[in-house]
Amino acid sequence: MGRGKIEMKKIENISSRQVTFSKRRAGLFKKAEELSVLCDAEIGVIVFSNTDRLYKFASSKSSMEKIVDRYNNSSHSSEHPTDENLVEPELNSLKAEVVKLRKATGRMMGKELDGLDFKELQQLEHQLTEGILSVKNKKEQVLLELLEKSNLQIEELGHKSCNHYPENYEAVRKISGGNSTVICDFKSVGEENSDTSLSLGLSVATSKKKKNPKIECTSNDSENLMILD
Amino acid sequence: MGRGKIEMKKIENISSRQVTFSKRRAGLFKKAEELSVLCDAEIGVIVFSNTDRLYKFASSKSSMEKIVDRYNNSSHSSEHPTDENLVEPELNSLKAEVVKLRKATGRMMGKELDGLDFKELQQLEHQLTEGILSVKNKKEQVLLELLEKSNLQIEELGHKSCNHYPENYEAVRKISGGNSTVICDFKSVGEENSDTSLSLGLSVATSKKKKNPKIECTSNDSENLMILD
DNA sequence: ATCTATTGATAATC
DNA sequence: TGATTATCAATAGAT
Repeated sequence: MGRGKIEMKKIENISSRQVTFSKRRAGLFKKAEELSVLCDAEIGVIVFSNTDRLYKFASSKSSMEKIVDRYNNSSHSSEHPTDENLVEPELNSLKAEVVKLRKATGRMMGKELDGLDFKELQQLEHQLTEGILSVKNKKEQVLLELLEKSNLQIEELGHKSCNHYPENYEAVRKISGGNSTVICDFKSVGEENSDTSLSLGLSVATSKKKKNPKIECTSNDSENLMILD
Repeated sequence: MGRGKIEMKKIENISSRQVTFSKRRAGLFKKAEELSVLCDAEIGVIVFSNTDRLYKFASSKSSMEKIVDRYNNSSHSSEHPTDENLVEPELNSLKAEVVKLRKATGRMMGKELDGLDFKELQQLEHQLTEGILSVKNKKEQVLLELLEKSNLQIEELGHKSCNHYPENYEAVRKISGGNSTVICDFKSVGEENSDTSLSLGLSVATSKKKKNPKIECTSNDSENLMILD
């Protein structure tokens, strides 16, 4: 397309190669954007010019980081067969750790359970249960803090207008207190029967399956706390 | 281009969205290939469909792994001051991944939850719930297989001695069958009453959705072309 | 999948 | 670079 066809091989004239690179790169990114919009796809494009410059495109609402993460999580199950040659010890141990961690996260997400015996499965389940407990506690803490904030706001507004407190105001003050590290027992809120999203009517996580849940973590000693073979 | 213009917004008709996705994805990859050849560029394209399938393109002579490594090393070199300046290209990205994975496992174990907002916590909890479900299913499968084995043993012994079958023998045969991939439902075994309610609160369909995203890959380098399940 | 009428991308040129 | 435009390529809709 253009005033004439061109051969599909490297353009030798440097300046016209540069021009073509700019134009076609723009075209490629535009196509990627269109595809992502039309078909609701998450797209990342990485381009290194022959001069080693990096150009990247990530579909809106996403970032290249997220996309690369998602890519790493999707494809590699047993990738990187640890090239045996000319690798430094540090590299090897890092690769080993990555493999271990991937396996561990995979198992915690319920994948790659095949090698485990009953006892190990039991341990894994216990670990997950504890994880859920912590998450639920944290969720409550977050919610209570939000509630507290809202009620303070309401209180202020109330003072300005007509001193009208919300019905649950006193109760809430009692529950949340001023404490920043609230440990609560589920029954006091009554949400423990099923996934909270269902109880609270918040369809956040359940319905958003396609989006990669953003889970980033920090931990230095994962080793002793994970089930590995 | 086509019989008429189309609006640049998500195509709502599912089948025509699928068709467009296929056509335009092919077009995008072709454009990427052309750009890489004409301008001697190294190009990687990652596409996640709205059904979570991965499609990738890597320019010839390259692989997505290499490109992603190169990307990690070039773009983040300033953000991630992993002080090892002159190490292997792979080292930095491996370190980054280790950090990320440690964070992930830590959070799944309920640690380091502080930076997360409610929605993220909800997603995390959902993921853990799915993990538990899978683990429980696996546990049952393991138990049933063990039981089956035991009963076969008993059967043999019974034939030799007095043809005495265990009481639950017939029932168990029915549940486990001769099938090696037993899918069972909790009620049929009634093995525990602990937090089964939590697991059962979620329909199986809900938790099964994001099993194993399929991966397709296009690249003229045959080595890059793989389909995983 | 295959087939075209159209639109869209872009090579050449300024 | 940026704009113009004659061509060719991609593709929307139909089959």
